[in-house]
Amino acid sequence: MTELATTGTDLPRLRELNSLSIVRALRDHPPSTVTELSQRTGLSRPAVDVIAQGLVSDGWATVLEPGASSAVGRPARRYRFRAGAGHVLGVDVGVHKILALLADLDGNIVHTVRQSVAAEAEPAERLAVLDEVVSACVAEAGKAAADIWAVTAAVTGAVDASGRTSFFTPLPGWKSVDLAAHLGTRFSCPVVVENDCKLAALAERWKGAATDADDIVYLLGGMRTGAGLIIDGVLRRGFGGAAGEIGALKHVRWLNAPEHLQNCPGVPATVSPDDAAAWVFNAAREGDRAARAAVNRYVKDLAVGAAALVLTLDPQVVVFGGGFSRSADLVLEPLRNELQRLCLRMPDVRASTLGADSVALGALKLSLNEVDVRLFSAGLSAPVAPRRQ
Amino acid sequence: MTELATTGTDLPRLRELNSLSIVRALRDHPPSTVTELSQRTGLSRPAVDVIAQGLVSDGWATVLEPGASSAVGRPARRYRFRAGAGHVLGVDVGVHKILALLADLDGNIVHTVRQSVAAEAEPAERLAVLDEVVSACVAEAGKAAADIWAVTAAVTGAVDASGRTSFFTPLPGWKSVDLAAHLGTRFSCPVVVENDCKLAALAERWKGAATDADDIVYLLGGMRTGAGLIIDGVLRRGFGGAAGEIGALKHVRWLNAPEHLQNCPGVPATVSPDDAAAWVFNAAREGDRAARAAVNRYVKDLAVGAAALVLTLDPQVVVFGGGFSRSADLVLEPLRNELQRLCLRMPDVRASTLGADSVALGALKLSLNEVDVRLFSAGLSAPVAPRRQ
DNA sequence: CGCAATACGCTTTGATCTTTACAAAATCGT
DNA sequence: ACGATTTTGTAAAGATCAAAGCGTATTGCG
Repeated sequence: MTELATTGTDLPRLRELNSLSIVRALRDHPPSTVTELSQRTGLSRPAVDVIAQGLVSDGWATVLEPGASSAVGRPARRYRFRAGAGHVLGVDVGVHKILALLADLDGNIVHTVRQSVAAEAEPAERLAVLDEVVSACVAEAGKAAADIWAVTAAVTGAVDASGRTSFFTPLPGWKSVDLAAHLGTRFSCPVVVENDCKLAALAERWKGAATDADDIVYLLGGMRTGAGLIIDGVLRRGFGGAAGEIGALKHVRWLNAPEHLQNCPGVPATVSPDDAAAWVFNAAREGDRAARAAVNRYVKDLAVGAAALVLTLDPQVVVFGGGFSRSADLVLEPLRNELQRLCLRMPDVRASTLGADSVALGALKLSLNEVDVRLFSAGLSAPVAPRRQ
Repeated sequence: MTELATTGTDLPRLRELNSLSIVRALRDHPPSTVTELSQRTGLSRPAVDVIAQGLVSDGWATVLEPGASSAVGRPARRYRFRAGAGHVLGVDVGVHKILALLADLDGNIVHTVRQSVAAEAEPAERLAVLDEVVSACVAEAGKAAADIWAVTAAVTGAVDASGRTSFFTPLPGWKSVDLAAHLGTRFSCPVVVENDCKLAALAERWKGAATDADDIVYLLGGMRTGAGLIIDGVLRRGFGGAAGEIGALKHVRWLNAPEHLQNCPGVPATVSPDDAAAWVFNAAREGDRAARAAVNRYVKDLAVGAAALVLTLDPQVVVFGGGFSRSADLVLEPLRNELQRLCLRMPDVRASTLGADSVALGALKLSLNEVDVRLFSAGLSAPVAPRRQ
């Protein structure tokens, strides 16, 4: 019932729609023959043929001349989506590290650049590292800024419509940083800034623990606790971008939950505060009673917020990710028990399968989605980088 | 990126799409001339003319021959969407009453039947009253069951995919009732059963307090407390239909919140338990200190759950509805204060404008949506009642 | 080596929308 | 009152596109 849907459709538009059908059919499958595409789209073979040739001349597809054929009959020419027509960037601007991923339109990661940064670094320094990482990632892959079709940057904290994290962020001095504008000076393509938990949720649905689900609550368990929500297959930001920030409710003890692990009695003084949680998980795994109790207290606090999310959204799957997901073997079981106790309908509880790169991966996916919306839903022109606005 | 979107489009389909464009343009506006429709859809005037005539002969539209014209030039024939081509039913199966609304395809309410039922009535009795009300509503409007294109029934409690309220419902013995199947014996059209709070939320967005918003948290404040969620303009049920049931969390004191009003000291013994809350609100309005304190305690408990919903979803608007919304003047201000204290980004807090019929109205809207999906999005054949499945 | 099976590419046909043109009906100006 | 103007209704011509049909090319199998 959108305004666009009320628009009439003429013949050129019909051709455009059918071209889009072919492009989508090409993207989702290995190199295809005209006959296969014809069956997949319902279009006639001649129509597909004409359109496919148009896609090749426009640069959206490439032809694979027939090689050794296995079937009988004349071997068919195969068309393949030209994933290399454009590239997208996903960047994780973390507290300790900055990670950039460059991928083609199929989501194949072409290049990766990672650089650590001091947790207490000022915005100027952090932005300098970011510029370095992004430039290196693009350059080392043999690309120019103009070859990038979309950029997504992940930051911690609720991101508002302008791309700022004005409510809260653990990055020092970051509240006033306009990251989208900063990256916008380097890229003319769409630049999106998004919350890290939300992007990690997106990644888990893309190629992680919840590829089968449309309703997902993602829990980021680490030194900071957060959540990302996917409802009916779409990442939900909320009206002001602050969806999932249940941790701000005092009744939900998310802010202090990790302290149960950090302040666990028995942690040697030689272990740094950042490594304390890992030490406690290891100790708990080896049977240390104090450590086990600390883990249980952590899960109990985590579960209250998780239960609030689950009761609000009734998701199919809860994914436990973040730094602590390496110790999911210790967390999942008590988390399930607590949720069973608190919730009406019990969701699947799973551990993240993506590890520490999930945030950058989700940023990549959001870039791909952005390209999809701009190029593969409305119209289909020659493959060039979409411009902002 | 749906499966349907990958389907190719041929010429007849093009005509179908354009017919749909015209139907939508007709539905959203007063009787229109061909020229107006042409401008609205972007189609040429002759094309619109042909399609409009086809719609008339199919029964989707009627012609208004030109009467007194105000403008210069030849007076134009006007086309009008034939809202009377089909009708839909919305039924509120409440604890104390059963209310049925019959409306045409424009949502104009044609007939209303209401009948009270004992709160403690067994399912068989309640279903008998329901049948009576529904039959009367259809018959008194001069319609037959075959003229009804969609039926939606509202019940209290989380409704699962099969239309049952297996988790919880205050209706005695209702957990095992298959209301959809029961209504299905009388109607061959789609029959939907849905939670009352969710439907009330839908109604508020349709023609209530939140027509301007796409992200809405609806709070049902009454002897029972509940919530309905609209996210990105769509009613969200959750994977198992239990979305919004935050009241089940013990940390959220929704279950006992109304007791603050019922057990307020100073309520005369002559006032029945059902009327106690109204008495307390009145007393509070007149300055009774105990009553004011009770209202404040109620709001304080209500706000915890509301804050959990708001923090999870970051909605644009929170609508306070239900039986207590008549006393919204006393509730809204303290509710705003509490939410301000608890939440990250403050939403608009508004009172329901629909009153007690909002649930049935929402049921009506869901029926209309069902018809829209079945008839006005995929294809467009002659106007006949859609069949189930 | 010939036949069958399959795929490719061209031509014809049919459906649809747009453009253009013209007749019909009403109002406005003289 | 009558013609000019404006807008609507309708018809014909032109353009675009997909479907259907048919001949040709290429391969495998007997």
